[in-house]
Amino acid sequence: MRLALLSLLKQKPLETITIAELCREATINRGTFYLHYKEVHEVFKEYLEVIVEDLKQSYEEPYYKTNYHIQNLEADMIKIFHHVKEYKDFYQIIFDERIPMMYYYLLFDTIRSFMKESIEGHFELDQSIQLDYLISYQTNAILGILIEWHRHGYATSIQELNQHLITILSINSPFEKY
Amino acid sequence: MRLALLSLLKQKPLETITIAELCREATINRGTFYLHYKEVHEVFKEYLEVIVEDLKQSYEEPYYKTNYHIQNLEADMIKIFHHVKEYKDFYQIIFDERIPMMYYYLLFDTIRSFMKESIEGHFELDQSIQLDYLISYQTNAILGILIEWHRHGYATSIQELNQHLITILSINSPFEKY
DNA sequence: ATTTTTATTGTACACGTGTTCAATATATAT
DNA sequence: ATATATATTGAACACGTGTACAATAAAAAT
Repeated sequence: MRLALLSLLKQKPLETITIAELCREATINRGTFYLHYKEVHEVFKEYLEVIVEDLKQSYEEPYYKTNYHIQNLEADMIKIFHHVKEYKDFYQIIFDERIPMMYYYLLFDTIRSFMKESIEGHFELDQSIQLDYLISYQTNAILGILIEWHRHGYATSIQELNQHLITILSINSPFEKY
Repeated sequence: MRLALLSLLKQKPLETITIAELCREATINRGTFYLHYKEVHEVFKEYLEVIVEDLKQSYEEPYYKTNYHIQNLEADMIKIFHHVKEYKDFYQIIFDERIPMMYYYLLFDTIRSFMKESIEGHFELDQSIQLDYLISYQTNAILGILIEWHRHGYATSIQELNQHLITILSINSPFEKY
């Protein structure tokens, strides 16, 4: 099933792949599909789990390397842009205009939970609601860079992006305060 | 047409409204629909233009009030959260998991163009590509607050949100540098 | 008023959707 | 090996999609 989807994704965008088509490709009965999934997106979501797993590792790497002192971040510690470039084909799908928000939220929640851990574990929290907003602010800001990268057709080099992120974070760090 | 859509939106979510249904509601032929639109989203998008227009005014208000010196921002100058709450029903649709990214990007681009104007017009730019990333970072950060608000069911008060935004921006201002 | 242009309608078609149900196949247990 | 449970299949159904085309209606031009 997942193999059939990958095969079709090489030919046409996700949003144009129908359930009937997918079943023909996988030579299974359409009724059988409905016993396992409700829509094509659920198959894609399964595949995405692998990628999100890799994202987690890429994202937390600088936290390990700086021992959760993100102020000491160096450009070559950032691995998240490597990760996105490696799975570029998938991020192109996720950031596509026609694709439902669910995938974006999947990314958001993944990065957000890291952000939360790294802040809550190493800084004392004053008001937790306020923190929720701060974390979402910071999380989505990072995703803003990915959106911009996407719009530049992933042409900007990873080194440059790392440098931008460092610059932005240094101008603009909520961590100093805590 | 737009009226028919609004009427149906009171009964069921946007993603479940079919073209056939919309045409029945508006008592026009389905073929006629295809002469003007390609999908239900295009009708909704038309309606959104009104809201985006209001968003623009809400967003730029603090810039006028502080005469583009955003450092002097005061809580009661922020009107964007008033705006979102006023059109809460629509933002609930836009931030829905099943809805395509296109609406999110519409918001993103609207806010982004303001961010760009306000920065480019009042600060000297060094590298324009770097600036692109900074602007998208900042823009999406704001949208991160709206996502968080959405997830709290728009329960957080506007006053509190204004205060959060000020706090975040004061910790975290890219404008000081310029 | 009558022609010309443009918009809308009804009908049809091949395909997809989501569901149901009996029939068949496959796996698991005894 | 045989019975029992579980999975898959094929066929059918009412509905939606996108497209095509001739027929009719409405608007604009002469």
